[in-house]
Amino acid sequence: MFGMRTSPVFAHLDLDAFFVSVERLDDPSLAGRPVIVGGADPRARGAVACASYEARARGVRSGMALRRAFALCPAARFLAPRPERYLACSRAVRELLAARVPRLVQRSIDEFAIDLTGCERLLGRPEEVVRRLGDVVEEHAGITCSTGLAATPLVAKVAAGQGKPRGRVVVPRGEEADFLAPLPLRALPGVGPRSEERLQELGLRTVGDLAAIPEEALREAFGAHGATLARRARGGEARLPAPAAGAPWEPREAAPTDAAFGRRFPRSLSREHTFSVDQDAREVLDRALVRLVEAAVAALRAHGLRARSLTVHARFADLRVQRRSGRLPHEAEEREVLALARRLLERLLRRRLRVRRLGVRLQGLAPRLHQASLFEGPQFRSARALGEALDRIRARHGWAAVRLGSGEPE
DNA sequence: TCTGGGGTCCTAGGACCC
DNA sequence: TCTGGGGTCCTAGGACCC
Repeated sequence: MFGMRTSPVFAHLDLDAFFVSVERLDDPSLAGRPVIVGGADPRARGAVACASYEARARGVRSGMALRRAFALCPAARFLAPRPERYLACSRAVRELLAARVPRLVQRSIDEFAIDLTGCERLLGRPEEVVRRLGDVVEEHAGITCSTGLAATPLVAKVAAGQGKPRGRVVVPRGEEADFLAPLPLRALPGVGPRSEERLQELGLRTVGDLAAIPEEALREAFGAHGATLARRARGGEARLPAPAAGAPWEPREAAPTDAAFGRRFPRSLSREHTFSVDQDAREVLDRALVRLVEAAVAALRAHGLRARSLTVHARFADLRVQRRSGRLPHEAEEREVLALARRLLERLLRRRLRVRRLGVRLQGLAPRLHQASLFEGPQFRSARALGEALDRIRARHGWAAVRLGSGEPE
């Protein structure tokens, strides 16, 4: 089926209910019962990050409010997410795979795309290679996974998704369109709730319906995104997507091999907080803002980056989101970031509504130029030294140990 | 039961420059 | 002196992904 050595062949490997699987690895008593990762208290504000298949059988889905999940599945164990632990497991799986295939791109914390084109002589038949990879992950990492195999990465990904959990789906060459056609629009990556609604208004129901529309027509109606969807509905391109530069699952030390792959830092860094009760008290909002700025600047420093601009965003009690942004001075330190953040928050609060969620985002990121310190006055150097010292103390003693400005913990 | 937290990318309008 | 067009940057908003 994939006999031609030069025909493109791609595999996709997707870890099943990943966060729940890791929790079960660490606590076997969670096996076989409904588990929901998102928050330890199902009555608090929060969302489902991952639900076990037992919970999904009750209608629980990712992104759903914890309270709703609790109403649907009160017997579930609710757990707070442990991102560092998941990241460590994700890296372990990556290493298992990277040791066995030459071209691997990690797409997210729990997804891997693999180019098997021309590997038959070296590795064996693609169907067997992908089955072996799935077995290796299950055996050595202890996490079940679903795999897809097809002529393009996109079809392989959709195939893996269709087989979940523990599926092994192969789409024979030439049958890509037939495979995609009957699937609902939402099965296509890039179709979210909004696009689905707009496409349905045009009378479209399936990926096949979408594939029947000329690309130019979709570009006119939906812009660049429409053109992308048109190409995906036809199976997408036969090459691996670029890795997500700076993503937490990407190894930091990876050497750039290509100009397009050379950026090793993220485009933006953000921190946000949802209040357990909507807030309008200035002191509470300011205290949260200070904390968010501290965390975002610490992440910036940890990456060795500087930021050109800052955005403060608020989700108000009416669920609308508004943002205000401004430019940061060159090589801004925490104090200057906070000063700008406070001005932007003041502008947002003219809405006079209670705030449900508050966030800050640093963008326009670039590597920090240490040579610049040659031209800095002593006060700038000491500000940086202070920031770095704070990071060290926090790393040792936790966030509560040091706090800029006044304010006791909430 | 009203949607968390961390990201990416696109678009539209205005300012500014040539 | 007036007008137009193109490029680029900035800001705000929105969609989508895991």
